[in-house]
Amino acid sequence: MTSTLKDVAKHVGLSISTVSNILSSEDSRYNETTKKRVFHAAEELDYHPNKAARAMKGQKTKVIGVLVPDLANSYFPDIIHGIEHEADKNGYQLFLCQTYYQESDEARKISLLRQHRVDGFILFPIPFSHHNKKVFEKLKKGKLPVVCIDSKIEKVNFDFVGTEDYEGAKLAVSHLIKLGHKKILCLSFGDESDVRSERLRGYKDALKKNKIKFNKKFVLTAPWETDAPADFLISLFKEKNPPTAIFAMSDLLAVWAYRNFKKSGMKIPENVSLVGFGDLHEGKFLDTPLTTVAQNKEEMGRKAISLLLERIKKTNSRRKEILVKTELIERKSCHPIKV
Amino acid sequence: MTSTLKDVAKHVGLSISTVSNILSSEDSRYNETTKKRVFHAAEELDYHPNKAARAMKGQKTKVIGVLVPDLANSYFPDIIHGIEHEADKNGYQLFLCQTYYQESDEARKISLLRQHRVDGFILFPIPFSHHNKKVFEKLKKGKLPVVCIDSKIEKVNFDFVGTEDYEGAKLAVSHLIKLGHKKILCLSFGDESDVRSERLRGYKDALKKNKIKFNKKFVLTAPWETDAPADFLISLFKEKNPPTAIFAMSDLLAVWAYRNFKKSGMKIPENVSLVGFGDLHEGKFLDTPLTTVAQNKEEMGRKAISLLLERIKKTNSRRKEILVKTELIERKSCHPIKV
DNA sequence: GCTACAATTCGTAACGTTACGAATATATTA
DNA sequence: TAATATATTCGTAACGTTACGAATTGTAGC
Repeated sequence: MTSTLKDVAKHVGLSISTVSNILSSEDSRYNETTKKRVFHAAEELDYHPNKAARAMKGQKTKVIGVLVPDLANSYFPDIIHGIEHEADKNGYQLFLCQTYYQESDEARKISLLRQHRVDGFILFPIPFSHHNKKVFEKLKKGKLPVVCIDSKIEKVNFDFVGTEDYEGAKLAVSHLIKLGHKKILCLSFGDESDVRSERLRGYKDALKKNKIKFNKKFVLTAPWETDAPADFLISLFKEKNPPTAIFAMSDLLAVWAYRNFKKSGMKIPENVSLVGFGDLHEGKFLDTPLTTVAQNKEEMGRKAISLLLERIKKTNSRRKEILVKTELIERKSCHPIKV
Repeated sequence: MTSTLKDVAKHVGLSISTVSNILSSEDSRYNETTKKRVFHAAEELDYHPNKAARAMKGQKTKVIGVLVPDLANSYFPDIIHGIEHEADKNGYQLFLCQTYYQESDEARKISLLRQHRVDGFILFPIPFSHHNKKVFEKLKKGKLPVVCIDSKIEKVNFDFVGTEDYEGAKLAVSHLIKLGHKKILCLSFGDESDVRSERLRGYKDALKKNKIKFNKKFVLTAPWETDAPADFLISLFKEKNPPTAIFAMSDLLAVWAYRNFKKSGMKIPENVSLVGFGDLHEGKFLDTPLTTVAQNKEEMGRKAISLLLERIKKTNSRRKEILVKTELIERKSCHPIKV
C-alpha cells in the first residue's frame, strides 16, 4: 500500500541502492539533478522509510520505551514532557505505556517494548513489587539500558533519578517553624518506601535543628482507603493543645486533609497551616492554594533521558544516581501562628 | 544482543522454521516433547520475537498511532484510557504522540508514525489548522484508516467521534432554568468551531423552549489571554439587573469564572449559579464543586478505537460519525434563584 | 584512440521472521 | 517386506532497508 524504495526507484529509473543512498545518507557523490529527481519522486509517491526494515538492518530503533503508572496523574505527563523534549532533540521517540499499577501489565508492557527492540527504557516501577523481579533482572542481564524514576528496584542497580526528598521535607518543615509552629503533624505515606523514610528524616531533622522534640504521635500513617483516618485527623485537632500545622508528604495527602478540614468547618490557614509536597495541579487550584515543596518534574525527565542516552552510548559505564532539587512554593495555606 | 529464532534453534538443534512455528502458531502438529524443549529454550535465552521483522513479513504491525495535543490536560488521558483498554483487548498497542498544539509537530509526528507503519490513526486534530491539510489528504489517499476525535478536518472525511454538544448544552441551560434562572450568561469559546456553534445552539434552544428571550449581550466571547475579560465579567454582575447564572462552554472557562468571582468577593452558588461542560478534574475538586455536563470520555475512546478497528478490517466502508451522550452532574455550584 | 582517473551508479548480502510446499522419519497395513 | 499412511521436521523465498565493494560511464591528457 505505502510505497517503498523499490517503487521510487522504478519511478525514476534508478537502482534501489542509489535511491536509498540519496534519500538517507549525506554521502553526496550523486549528481544534483538525479538527487532532485529522486526527492521529487519520493514526495510524489508519498514515500515514508520503513522503520521496521531499517531497525532490522542497523541495530538501533531510536525508540525509547517509557513505562508509566497512569497518565491521568499529572505528575507523569509533566515528567514525560521533559523526557520527550530532550529525546526529540536527540532524534529519539518515546513509546509510552501505562501500567495502571498492575504488575501483570508492567511485565506485559515491558515484553512488548522489548519486542519492538526499543533502545532503552525509562521506568516508573511499581513500588514494592517483587513480582517482576525476574523481568528486571533479565533486562539487566541483557544489558538493556534502563533508568528508573522515583522507585528503585531492589538488587537490580539501574540508573536512577529521584527527588531531594530529605532536603525538601526539611524545607517545608523549617518554613512552618519559621512561622512559629511547634506542633507540626506529619501526614505520612502508608508504605515503607525510601521516599517516605527520607521525607520523614527531613521532618525530624528540621525539628531537631530547631530544638523541637519529636513526638511519635504526630506522625500520622494510615490506610487511606477508609474514612476512619479522616475522623481521626479531625478529632486530633479538637483535642486540647492540638497541632497547629501539617506537613503532608504529598500534595494528594494535603488536599485530602484540606477537604476534610473544610468539611468539618475548620479554616486553612487560620486554624491550621498546611504544606504539601510535589506541586501538583490539585493543590495549585484549591480556593486556598497550597503551599508546597515543588519537584522540578521537567528537570527530572530531562535528567532521566540524558542518563539513558549516556548509557546507550556506553553500556558499561558506572551506575549513576541523580536527585533533583526541590523548591518551596509559598501560596496561601500557611499562616504565622498567633501567640 | 537479544536472542533470535536462530539462537533458539541452534540451542535445541532444530530448524529455524520449526522453532518459529512452535513458538508462534497454533499449528500444532509438533511433538509435545519437542515443543516443551523449544519453549524452555526460548525462556532460557530470554527470546522476544522481533516485531520489526514480523511487521516486515506480514503486513500488519498491530500498532495504532494516537496523536494528542497535550497529556497534561486530563481530558486526553481519560479518553486514551478508553482507547487503550479496547485496543488491548484486540491485541493492538498504542503509539502515543503529543503535538503540543503545534502544527509542525503534528505533521512530524504523523510522518514518524507512518514510518513505523502503524495500522491506523486516532487523531485529535489541531482545530482550524490548515497547515497540515496535505498531510491529511495523503493519509486519505493512502487509504490509511483514521478516526478523528473532537475536531474534523475540512474536506477530508475521516470517521469521527464527538460529543452531543447540542443536547449537552440544552441539558445544562434547562437545569438552570428549572432552578428559576432567567438571565443566564453564556461563557463562550473564542473560536468558530462546530463544538462552539452546537453548544450555543443548545443554549439558545433551551431558552426558546422556555420562552426566554435570547439576549445577544449575554454571550460572552473573549480573548482569554488578557485580564480584561475578567474585569468585564465581574462588572457585568455589578450592574443593576445582573445575570444570575452562567453556562460555561467548558469546565476550564467555568473554573476561570469561579476564580474571578471568588477573588471579587462574590459567592458561588449564592450569588451566581455556574454550570460547566466536560467534567474535568479541575472542576470536581473546587471548594464548591462544579455542576457540569459530563462527557463520557472513556466511551469516546472506546467508540473511536472500535470505529478504527472496523475500518482497518474494511477500508472502504462508508464514513461513520458517532456523537457520545452527555449527562448532567449536579454538584454544588448551582442554587435555586431567590425570588 | 587509448590510458588513467574521477564521477556516478549498481548488485548483493544480510537483518529476523513466516508461509508454503517439500522432505524425512515412523507407524500401519496388505 | 513393500507400500502406504501419518507424524514430524526442514528449506526457501520474501518483506524493505543499507553497507560495501564492484561496475559503468564520462573526461582529460597524451
